[in-house]
Amino acid sequence: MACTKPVKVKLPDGGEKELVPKKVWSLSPKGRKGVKIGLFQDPASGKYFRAKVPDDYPECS
DNA sequence: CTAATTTT
DNA sequence: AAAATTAG
Repeated sequence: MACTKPVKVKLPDGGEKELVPKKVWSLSPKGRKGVKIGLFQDPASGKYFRAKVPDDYPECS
């Protein structure tokens, strides 16, 4: 499923913006809860970066 | 250190 | 191949 809702993320340049992740997946060690990680693209630089997304955010590609 | 993922 | 991501 495609990622739709924007997430408030800290940009690499320090700014804050609502971006739609390129991909979201769960990053969880065995036995621990872990976190959801989103892959985003910085609108300024075009560079990709990762950031935590809310635990209830659906996995998507 | 562990977890998955993908850009760099 | 390494970096980065979060938090227990």
